[in-house]
Order: sequence, then C-alpha cells, then structure tokens
Amino acid sequence: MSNQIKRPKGTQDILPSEAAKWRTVEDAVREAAEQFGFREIRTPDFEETGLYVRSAGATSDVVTKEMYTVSSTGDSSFTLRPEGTAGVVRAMLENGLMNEGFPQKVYYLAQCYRHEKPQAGRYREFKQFGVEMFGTQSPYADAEIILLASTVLERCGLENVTLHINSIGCPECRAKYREALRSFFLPHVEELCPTCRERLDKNPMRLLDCKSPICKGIAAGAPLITNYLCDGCREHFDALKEILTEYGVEFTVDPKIVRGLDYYTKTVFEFISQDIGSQGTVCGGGRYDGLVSELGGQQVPALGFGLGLERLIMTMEAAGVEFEPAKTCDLYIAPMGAEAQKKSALLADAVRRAGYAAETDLVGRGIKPQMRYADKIKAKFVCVIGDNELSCGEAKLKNMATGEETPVKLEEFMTGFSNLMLNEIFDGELGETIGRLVEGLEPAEEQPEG
RNA sequence: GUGGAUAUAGCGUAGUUGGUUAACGCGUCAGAUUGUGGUUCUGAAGAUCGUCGGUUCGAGUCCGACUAUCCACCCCA
Repeated sequence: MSNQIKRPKGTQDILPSEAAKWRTVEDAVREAAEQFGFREIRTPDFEETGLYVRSAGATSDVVTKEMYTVSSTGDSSFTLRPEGTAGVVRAMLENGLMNEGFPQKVYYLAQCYRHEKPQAGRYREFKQFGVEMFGTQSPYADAEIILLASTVLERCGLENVTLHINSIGCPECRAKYREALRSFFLPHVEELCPTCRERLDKNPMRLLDCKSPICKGIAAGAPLITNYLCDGCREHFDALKEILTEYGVEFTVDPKIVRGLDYYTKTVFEFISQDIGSQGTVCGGGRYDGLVSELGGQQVPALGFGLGLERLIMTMEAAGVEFEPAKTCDLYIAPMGAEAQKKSALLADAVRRAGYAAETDLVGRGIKPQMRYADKIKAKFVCVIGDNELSCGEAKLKNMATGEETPVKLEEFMTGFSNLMLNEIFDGELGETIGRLVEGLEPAEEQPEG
C-alpha cells in the first residue's frame, strides 16, 4: 500500500463509471461547434517555449510560474500546452490557413497543463474545449462566439450560469484608461495592499478585482473603462450588446472583468457558475486582434473562447443534470462446462460481428454467479448453454428485464460456429430472434444503410 | 508562494474522559438441497488506524514534525 505509486498532484483518474459523462460532454461540444461551422484542429501537446512566452506575455503568471517546461537533449526548450490559442494560431500560420479565405473557424479539445496549486475546479492537467475565429472585425462574430458558448452550456442543461461581458478597448484607449486609473489610485498608495501597490505600476486594471476590503472600497470609486473607450471600440461594444439582446442572450456588463493574458482586445467575456466554488469561470474568452501579428502573421483580427470541461461537468453535476448511462451488454452467454465455454466464446464473437455487445464467462464461474454478473453488467439478454442445450439442440434466451424466456434452436448456429459461417448464423432463425429481441429494446435506433 | 481544515478496509463512515481480538454500511467473494439474476438471510476475505518520533504501564484516541488531500488567497478554464 504505502509503496504504491500515486498519481501526480493535480491530475485526475477518470474511471469507467465517470468516462461516459466525458463522452457525453465532448460529443455535445463537438456537435455544437460543427453546427456553427467550426472545424476541428489538433495541434501538438507541447510547443517551443518561445511560442507561449510571446503569446501570453513574458510577465504573465502562466509564463513566469506555471509552465511545464522540459529541455530536450539539444538546445531547444519545450513546454506542455498551458492553453489552446497560441498553438492554434501557430498552426494556422505555419500551414497557410490564414491565406485560404476568411473567416477561418476552428475548434479543439485539448489537455492543458499548468503548474498551479490544485483546488476545487483547478487542476494541473485539465481539458479545454476552445474555438477560434480569424479574419473578421464584425461584432456579429463576437456575438456568434458568445452564442456558441451559450448554446453549449444550454445544451448541457445549465441555466444557472451567468454571462458577464466587458470591453477592454484597443491598445490606444486602454493606455489612456491605465493612466486614468493610475492617477486615481496614486493618492491612496499607502492604503493599498502590497500586491496592489505592485499592480499600480504593472497592470493597474488588476486593482479593480482585488478581494481586499480596503482596496475594494477604494476601487468602488475608480473610473470605468467604459468611459474611456474610443469611438470605434464603443461602437463595436454597443453593437455587440444589441446583437446579443436580439439573440435573446442574457448578459450583464461587468467593467471589472480583466483578462490575465496580454493579448486580449475589445470584447472580453466570462460565463460564471455560482455552484462550483471559487473557481467559477466555466468559460472565458474574447477578442485578441493583436495576437496573430505578434506571432509573426499579418494583422488578422481574431477571437475565441476556452471552456474547461472539468468545470463544465462539475457545474452539470451541481445542477443535477442526468447523464446517459454507458452502453451495456446486449447478450451475456453463460456456459456450463468446457465444451460449452468453447461454443460460447464463438457465439459471443459472432454476436459482436453482428454489431451487438456480447460477453461470456472468463473466470470459470458457476451458473448462479454468472447470472449475478450478467445482472451487474446490466446485460439485456442471457443465454445459458450447458450439456442439455448441447445435446437437445435448443437454448433459452432470457430477457433480463421481463424474465421472459424464448426458446431458440441451437443446431444451425452451432454448425455455423464450427464453420465460422457467421453471416448464415445471423440470417438464420437464431440470428433473427436475437436481433429482434435486442432491437426491441432500442426501437429508436436506425439501421445503417445496406 | 501564503493561509485554514482533514488523514481509520476498494468507497463512505463510527470509534465515547487514551485500556484486552478496531465497529458499521456499500462493494467484492461464497452459500441458502445439487442448471438461472435483481429482494432477503448467512458466512468469508479485506485495515501494520497517512508516515516518523514523543508522552504513558498502555494511543486510532494526547503532543510534535513530515507527507498527502481538500478548501481559500493568487491566477485562471
């Protein structure tokens, strides 16, 4: 026990009992993204360290203390993906996708790694669903991105998640705003908490969401970014709000939303859940018109969001959303005796080839334990095969939900097994019987073509 | 990096003012007249009580250190 190796801090084991939830959520986000015209992109799990330094900013928290960086045998330094956007932009540029017409719309589902202290909703390895759109400055694009995020959350059954939006302007109006903030806080330097004193120089906007009661009190009277936006940024923001209202997407304008990554411009937004603790931001994103050129491309406007799947699932669980159960066994075959076990293995294989899930005994259990096992794995049907069945050539197919038993002839399919004439088996009476009964439980399922 | 809390079988818990073989539920396995599940009943396996050290005749129970986990700050998804 004590000398067992344990999983690294901040990582998670997703056990079979949980994995179905993940599949449900992953399928849902994929489907929504594709309906909005986004196509999947997959980029490496690690990149050259310089990519993240340039995109997130050399002074950002992510770069200064959260990266998993390894040096390979040469002189290169690589870093495990801390967020999705940088790698996507790099891949778009490297493969010339920015030259294939705008808008470009991609989505990804990627593991991300950040060396932080774990807590509720925050892991060192986490999975992020993200979308990126390139080549449009239209506020309709901002609105569509937000609508997609909203759609995903809605389809996941979440209502108690609120959308907060803000505009942090372009570099020009933000510079003016920073100056305004600085001169506002300067007279209060002595009262501010130590971290805020540092922020005053580096990033005065961060003062706005300090949790210290004193700073909060002072910040209450601080000037708002909304009053410092240039005409272009203001019009863009106003248009966005109007479009969102037309879409029926509810939002609140929160002038205190400040993104940590340097590349954001104009629109920023967050979807926040109150139900999963302090790390309540399920989805965060915005516009980053300066990033593509920062990474060596043309001046291409861009925007997107990241959505944390762990937090999404946590919120769904808190909201009592019911997940679809995992696929269960269609037919369990319970053999009794060595001869029967051989036949059972072949029958199970034949059933699988016909497109159904089948299991048979692998540990040499008696009939009763096998029935219990079949029940535990929620097998829909059970077929017992022993000496009687082998000699009289007939077996019973038991419907586990109703207890009803249907006799089926063994003769044809036993012959079929030995000859491996699987198609004939399933064209035969037994095949039809099994097929009919199994399908009876899934009336809605469509048969594939052919 | 800074705080606070917790640490007993696979999981969830109980263990009274420190006292002989650490309890219960779930789960697992096996039985309840010999080839049939879900309910019920019975039984079994499974814990060096996070680690190390200290106090004591004696510690799961008190003290200390360490480690891990959780929660919060920070930051973010």
